[in-house]
Amino acid sequence: MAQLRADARRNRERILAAAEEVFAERGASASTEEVAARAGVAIGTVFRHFPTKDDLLAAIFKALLARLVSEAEELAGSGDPKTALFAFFTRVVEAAAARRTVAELLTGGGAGLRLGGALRALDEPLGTLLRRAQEAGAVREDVRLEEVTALLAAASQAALLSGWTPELQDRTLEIIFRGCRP
Amino acid sequence: MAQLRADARRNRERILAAAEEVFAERGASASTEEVAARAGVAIGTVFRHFPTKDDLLAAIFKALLARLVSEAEELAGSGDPKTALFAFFTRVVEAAAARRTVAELLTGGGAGLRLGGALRALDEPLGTLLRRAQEAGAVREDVRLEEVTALLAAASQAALLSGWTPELQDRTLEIIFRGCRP
DNA sequence: GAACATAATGAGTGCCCACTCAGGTTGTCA
DNA sequence: TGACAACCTGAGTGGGCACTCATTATGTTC
Repeated sequence: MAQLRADARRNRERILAAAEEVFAERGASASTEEVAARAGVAIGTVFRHFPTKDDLLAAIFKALLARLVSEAEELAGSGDPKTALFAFFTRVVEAAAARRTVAELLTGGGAGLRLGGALRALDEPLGTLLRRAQEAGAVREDVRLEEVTALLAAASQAALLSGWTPELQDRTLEIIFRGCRP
Repeated sequence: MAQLRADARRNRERILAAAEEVFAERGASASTEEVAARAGVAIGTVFRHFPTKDDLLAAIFKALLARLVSEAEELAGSGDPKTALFAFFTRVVEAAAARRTVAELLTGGGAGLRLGGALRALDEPLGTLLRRAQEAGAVREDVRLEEVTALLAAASQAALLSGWTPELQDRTLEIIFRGCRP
């Protein structure tokens, strides 16, 4: 699979972009046909590039996860330790409000578990964020990574609720953050 | 629909019991066939009693909601105002860990919205629980019902996570409760 | 216990959706 | 530009599932 033909490469990109949108809007249960339609491509083409719907989903989830991980790493490196963890938390929930895929990723791939522990990639940078916050005295010592990830997944799901607004988000996250502080 | 025949009444009960179990285990997306099989009844019988799968789901959700409402009312009447809200919260999350239907109910009926605002039935007793807790000084004045329901739905979803244990539940809920206290 | 309404049965229908493949199209390379 | 592999197309296949209905069975009533 060295060099793709030009049209093949172009179609592959279109399919990924379309899948990104469709799954963000409708969730992982959206049909492959809808992805093909939005990409302006026949179904067979989608399956040529991604033999299985799960392969396509995995590609989307993997890219999404990579984005979250790099955002966390960035904040862990350059952000204020006192606020970086909460800033990351807020960003993730905001992303979840915009795309169903975020919550589905964080809760283990929606229906089936198509990502074998890949989620653990978040543990390292998130752990760093947590440790720095604790060292800076911004978070209680007895808060563990496990609780943070659970709350992150929970809040991301909540962001999909029908009455969710930026204001409600602020108020809800503030409760969670307050509970984490010493 | 005055008087059902004896066998019809019996089957109806069996179907409801089976549906309760099946949807609790597999979620609302479980098939009607599985419900029929577990009830020891033919599919046609299920559809005779509940013309639509949504009708069956609605019956299950309605019963579940009624249970939650009455539990909330009970605690609002007899419980210690300082702890009743958190006790109810804990019970709901525990129930959610045992049955997928709880989280699906709280997040608006899983996929489709088969319950038209019926969820609001929880608002009144939950609001009472909240007000009493605030009057007793156990919860900050600026916490609103909206945030409580959002957190309740969120925590119930989290209870479905793969790594969820009673211990993690305690620690996670404690963070939320701490964030609610003055 | 005969007669009838009510109920149960389960093979069948139609729809959606993931996935296939024979045949047509297009990029690429000499 | 010709020739071929790589690629695209979209009707078709199969499986799952909600829902139907003609037939058979059973509770009820007199």
